[in-house]
Amino acid sequence: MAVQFINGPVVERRAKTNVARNGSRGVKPRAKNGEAAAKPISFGPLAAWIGFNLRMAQETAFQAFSRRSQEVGESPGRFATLTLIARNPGISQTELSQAAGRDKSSLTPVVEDLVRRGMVERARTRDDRRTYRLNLTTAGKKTLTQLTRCARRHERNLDAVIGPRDRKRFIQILKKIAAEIE
Amino acid sequence: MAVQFINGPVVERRAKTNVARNGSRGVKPRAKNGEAAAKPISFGPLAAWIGFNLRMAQETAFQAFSRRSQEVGESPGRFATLTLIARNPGISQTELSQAAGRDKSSLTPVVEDLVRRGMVERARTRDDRRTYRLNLTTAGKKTLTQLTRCARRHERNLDAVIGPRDRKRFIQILKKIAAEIE
DNA sequence: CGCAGTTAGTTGGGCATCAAACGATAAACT
DNA sequence: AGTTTATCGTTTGATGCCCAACTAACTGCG
Repeated sequence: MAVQFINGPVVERRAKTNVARNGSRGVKPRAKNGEAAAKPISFGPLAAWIGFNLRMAQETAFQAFSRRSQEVGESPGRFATLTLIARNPGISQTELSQAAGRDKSSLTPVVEDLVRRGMVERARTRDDRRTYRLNLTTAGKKTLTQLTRCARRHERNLDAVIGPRDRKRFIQILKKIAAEIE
Repeated sequence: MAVQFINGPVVERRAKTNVARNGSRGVKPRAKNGEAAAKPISFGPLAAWIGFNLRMAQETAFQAFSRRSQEVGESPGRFATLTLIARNPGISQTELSQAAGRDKSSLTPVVEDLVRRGMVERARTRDDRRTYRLNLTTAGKKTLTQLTRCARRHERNLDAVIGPRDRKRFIQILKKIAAEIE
């Protein structure tokens, strides 16, 4: 069965992107060693496209949160899971996967791991023996509290970048995108 | 070597999220078949967090673009790659990876595949025999044109959701997040 | 010159994710 | 009741991504 550390330490990450300024097609300033020659890369239409910027921003933010949640010894994926279980006691795995925007099969190892580590309790339902009901244990609640603290710090960080004026509208747009595309 | 279609058809996807209204802990409305009982799931603090909404929006948008680029028989990952090569002829793989925000090792199979399919030309440099210079072939340019059309349709779609008034500010914020977090 | 340190690209290992297929169970329809 | 269809969670196979380690090649400093 090889229980191995599913979703183990997400470890570092960076991908600085190194966004250059201009749009020259200069190609190859040939940075000699140690010179940090700031290669001017043209992003062309990419720079103006929402999809591309959305991806870059999401990944940066995700990695930042990864680092934070590591401080608590959890991976970011656990966080949404624990929160949703906490807020919806007895939720099934399928409901959980829909809420989290993941495929249900992705959740199998996650839940398995959380159960194994005593964060989540999984019980079969009386009236439908296919589904599980998920609930947090005391340990799970404690971990969630810690993770929530991390998340708050992370959010403060993002808030600072966005600015309080635009924050509400920004989230509203994100929700609209998630809900209305296609 | 198993050349298989690297980054092949991304195929379907959905993850509707099915955002429900309230926050009851009612547990198990027990939707009978065909009833589509709209289980009310509480997102708790998640609903207000930027990170979570960013992830959901990005994934929705990405999947939508996946579907579109499939119409042209390409995967979304190819698109940024082709665009960046087109705008920066002779770019190296490492520069490319930094611009695209990916690890350079992620680009190895991508470039390999694009070369194999005659989209990209890879030539060793005279003065540094480690690096490659990448350039689009005629076929590559043609494919890029098609992909760009897809992307424009996709962007129009996103624009419609965001609204012209907020678009500029929205992108600005995304860029700031990508650049300034941590 | 010659070796230490750095850089370009590849390889291998691991994780997260999705899709399709599957077994068990439940509901719907006749 | 019996058959068909839908649903829950798991399994399997594939992809994309990261990181660390590796090889080849280049640079710099003595």
